[in-house]
Amino acid sequence: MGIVERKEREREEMRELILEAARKLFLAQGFDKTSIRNIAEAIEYSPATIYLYYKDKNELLYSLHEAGFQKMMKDFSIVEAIKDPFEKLITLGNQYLKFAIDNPELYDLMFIMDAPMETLSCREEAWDEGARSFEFLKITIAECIEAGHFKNTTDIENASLTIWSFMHGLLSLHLRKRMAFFEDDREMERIQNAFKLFIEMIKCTY
Amino acid sequence: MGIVERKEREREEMRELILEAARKLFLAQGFDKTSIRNIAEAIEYSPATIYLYYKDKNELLYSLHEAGFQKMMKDFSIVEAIKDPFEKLITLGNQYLKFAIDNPELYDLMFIMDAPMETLSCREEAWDEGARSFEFLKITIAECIEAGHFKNTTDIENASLTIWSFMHGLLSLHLRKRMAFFEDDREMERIQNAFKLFIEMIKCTY
DNA sequence: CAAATATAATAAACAGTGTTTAGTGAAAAT
DNA sequence: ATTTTCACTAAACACTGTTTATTATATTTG
Repeated sequence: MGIVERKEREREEMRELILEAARKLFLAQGFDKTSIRNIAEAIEYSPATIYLYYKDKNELLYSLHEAGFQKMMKDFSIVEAIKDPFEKLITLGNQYLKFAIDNPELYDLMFIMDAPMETLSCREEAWDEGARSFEFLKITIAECIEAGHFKNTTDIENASLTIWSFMHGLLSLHLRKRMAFFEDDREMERIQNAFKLFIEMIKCTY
Repeated sequence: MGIVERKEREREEMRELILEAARKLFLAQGFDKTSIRNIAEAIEYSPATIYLYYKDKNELLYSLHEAGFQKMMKDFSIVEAIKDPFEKLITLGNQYLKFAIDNPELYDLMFIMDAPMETLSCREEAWDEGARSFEFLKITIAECIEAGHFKNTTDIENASLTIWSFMHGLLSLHLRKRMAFFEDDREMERIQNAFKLFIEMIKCTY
């Protein structure tokens, strides 16, 4: 009898329905301003129903987390066509910048918000999507080292963390409005210039 | 008659009483977990009273903001005794790291949280405390350039933003638990190593 | 097929949140 | 002594995430 199969399928469809509604609302109006009741209303179910499919709001956030990493990895995949390792690294950086600026709410969720990281499942099974992205950076850097860059650096993980830190810092200062005191509206230009300078710094490193 | 003066003084004392209670609670249990009702209870007043002295919770957060910058600037002041500009910059970086790690809730409020930045007063009058800190970094970098570092860099503001971005990125990845997937407990060591590598990168930049 | 059971969905409640409003009692001014 | 001003608060408003007890329906069993 295929009843259990059908029920399982229906359950998965319901999970997807909730997640899709959540994503739309979250990306449209932000995470804080989206309530369980909003999501329930959007799918025309009672708020309590959502709790039959997701443990709590954090688990819902966390599911979007994974989708975000998948999207980012897809954006990254275009660099695989590039042969020159350093050119690859630069393009990877540009793709990271573009991803964050095009999907600010998603980037915020993945790298800035602290709510989803408090979920237990986080340290365990998942964020290996996050770890995989970091691995991608590590591989690219390893290729750069092999091609003669980062001459005095042997610790690939350290180099990766350093580069990630800079990129993330630049973006989160922007996303969390800490560059606002510059008062002009050349914020994008400033981001581009800082990125260029950092690239120069990497180039020079003997 | 000194009645208006006394009333003004009493008002200032009340503002201070509220702020002090808020700071204690915020730093002890975090910002999200501290409510207006908690603060009111601590000072033995009704929640509504707080609104007679502060427009809303954000204005309260924002007042702590300023105190945070003052504390940070005080921590920075020890570098003024250092003569060598580059040594000065390194120490400034170390002080910034130390401030963030010793005062995680304060750092979060000042540089990561988005709530206080939505306050109107923010873009205007204040965050000039923040701008002043950035100015301090700029001056230090200008001295480094004068002493022969950053040979190909003329844009001081860009160099400052680049350095700030790296420092902030490293710290916010740590504070927001995005380095947790490393799984070992050498997070502090990783932060130190990334900092050292970045210093090397600056040194090398022709 | 009818009775018993399992289950999906929900209304309502719980315990909290930031904030506003209407009203009270005491201090200050007339 | 009376009026006015003003600090203060109880209570309410409109929310929030989450849990519980209940109902209606679908499935299984006798």
